[in-house]
Amino acid sequence: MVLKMSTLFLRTLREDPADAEVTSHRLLVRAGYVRRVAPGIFTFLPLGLRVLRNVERVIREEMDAIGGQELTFPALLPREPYEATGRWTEYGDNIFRLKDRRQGDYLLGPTHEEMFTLQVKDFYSSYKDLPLTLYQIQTKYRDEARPRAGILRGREFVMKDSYSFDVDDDGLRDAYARHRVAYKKIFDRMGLDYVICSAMSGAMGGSASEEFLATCDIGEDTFVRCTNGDYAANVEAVTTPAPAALPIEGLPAAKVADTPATPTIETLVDLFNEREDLRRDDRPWTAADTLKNVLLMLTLPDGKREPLAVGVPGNREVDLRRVEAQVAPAEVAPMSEAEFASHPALVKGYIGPGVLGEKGSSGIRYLVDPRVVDGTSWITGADEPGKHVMNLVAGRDFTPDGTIEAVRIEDGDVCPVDGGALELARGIEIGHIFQLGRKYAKAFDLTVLDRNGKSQVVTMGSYGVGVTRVIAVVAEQTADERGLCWPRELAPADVHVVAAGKTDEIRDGAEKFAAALEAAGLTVILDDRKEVSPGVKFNDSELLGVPTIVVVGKRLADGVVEIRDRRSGEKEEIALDQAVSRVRDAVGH
RNA sequence: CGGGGUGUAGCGCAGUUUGGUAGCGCACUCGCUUUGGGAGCGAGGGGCCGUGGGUUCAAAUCCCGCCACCCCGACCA
Repeated sequence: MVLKMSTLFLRTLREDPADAEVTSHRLLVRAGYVRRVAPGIFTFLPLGLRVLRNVERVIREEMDAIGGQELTFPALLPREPYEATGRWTEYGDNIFRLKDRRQGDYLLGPTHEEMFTLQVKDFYSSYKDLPLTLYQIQTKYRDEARPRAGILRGREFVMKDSYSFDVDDDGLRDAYARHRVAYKKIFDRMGLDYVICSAMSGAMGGSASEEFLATCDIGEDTFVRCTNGDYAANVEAVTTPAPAALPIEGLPAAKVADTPATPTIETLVDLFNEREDLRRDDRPWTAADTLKNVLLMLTLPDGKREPLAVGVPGNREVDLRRVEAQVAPAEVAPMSEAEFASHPALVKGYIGPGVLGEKGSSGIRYLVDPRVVDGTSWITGADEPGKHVMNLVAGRDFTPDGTIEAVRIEDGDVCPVDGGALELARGIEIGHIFQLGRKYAKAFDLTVLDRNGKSQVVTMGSYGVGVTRVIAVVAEQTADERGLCWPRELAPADVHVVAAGKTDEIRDGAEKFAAALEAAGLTVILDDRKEVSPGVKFNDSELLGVPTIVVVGKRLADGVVEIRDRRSGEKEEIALDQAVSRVRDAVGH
């Protein structure tokens, strides 16, 4: 196939569009791959569509390779299935809802667990039918509060979603493992730089869950990785290794001290270091020696509210999103003034473990950071105005109701796998694999008879790849100052032939050469524009980002063309009669 | 939802302070010249100045309201 630039529906922009901030968005618009229609809604122009089809092709090949069967559900869906799982309301404003002429409720599908589950239920009722993996590559709709960065986060976007169906947990684990391998192949073929992160399954109610995060500074997700190992995890999912418990015998007794005018941890620590009766001989007190107790309010799905106290070392912040991930599906907010006032045992600024815990006078559930093990001593509130207590020992003077991962993760935190240092990094979620379990199967009563004739609820996995998002991420990771720079698997063409010069000889030569490449099975963009100077064509070829560029120009008279590698910029002059096979080698076909 | 910003030709922008016939660059059309890194000259076409109201002899410009969009944050199975 030869795409002639003289007639191709394309217009490149010399200047950056004003509304595009990030590289991929800027370049995809400038190079004429996409155009914005409404916030988070984009048109894919001919070149953009070719890239989109290539992404889909790679995904299809790898999904088919693990036995996935493709189908397509409508995007326009009735309300009822989503009512059955509670997501009609749960999704809130993020769902596009509409009414038909008879006032019936419909929605534009944000995801399709319900539909897949119902379809399988329609056909299958025996264990002999399983395992099964179905997938679709389809347009999804989510009314995001804030679409961002062009096609990176749209309200209409293309997603590959697949679902596995098994009778038992072993089957699910197997389907999950096969998807994991397929996803690695998909992203490797696209040349993406990514990490696989442990993730929280959260409100979805499943068990194992991993995210494929493309590493990228403009990423919206924060994750941690170990500086000397393979460990990577979403911040919500990081686990803190608990130190071993310390012996309690011989530790000094708890002692209450007057600590006026200590509104912050810092002033408290300073006071303890200044006062002779509180000072520690071997080394000064630090914020890490204090135990900060933060009061939160949980809202359960049924609307009930429940207080929760979280104890963390005073040098650490509480990360509400991490807390929320662990108390899911409850929602978390700081305790309000009014709620505070309704618990007389709580003395603001001086809350200590003394009143906390289900057996404490407040009755509030008390969970502590894993670092607060038995035998550790703390400076903390004495539950009286103006007083703190020191040498308060966990396991002797107080016993929390359990532990919770609540602190904000920081650079240098300890890796739970090999004890190395963790570092924070930014990423973009391009894939997610997830052992869903039986939530949806239960909601729709999707059961099969096992070999004993007994009814079993099917267990499911759910696996997604953000197809249009991947395009943005690849563009982002591969672009340079001159423009886009596609990997071969995704490029809109195999070769970009530039006719550099307007003589008939050069244009005819370029056209013949393009035809020869086409005959060799390659897709060619041919810049045959007449009134356009060579400089413009060179710049456009670099902006469009096809990996191999061939210049047919003034050296054609000597039977020579120039082959350029878009990424490295290397140029090579080569005899015309060898050029086709040389290009085929470069392209790898 | 909170904070900041912007709406003027297909794109990028000036003009708004101080009201007086709507401009520049790119792109587009025609002609001549030019042709290996975003060519030159000449002649053209294209605008409800986001929108509604107000002030005024006169509004892109001043006043009041609304809308849209962009960026940051909150949110994001």
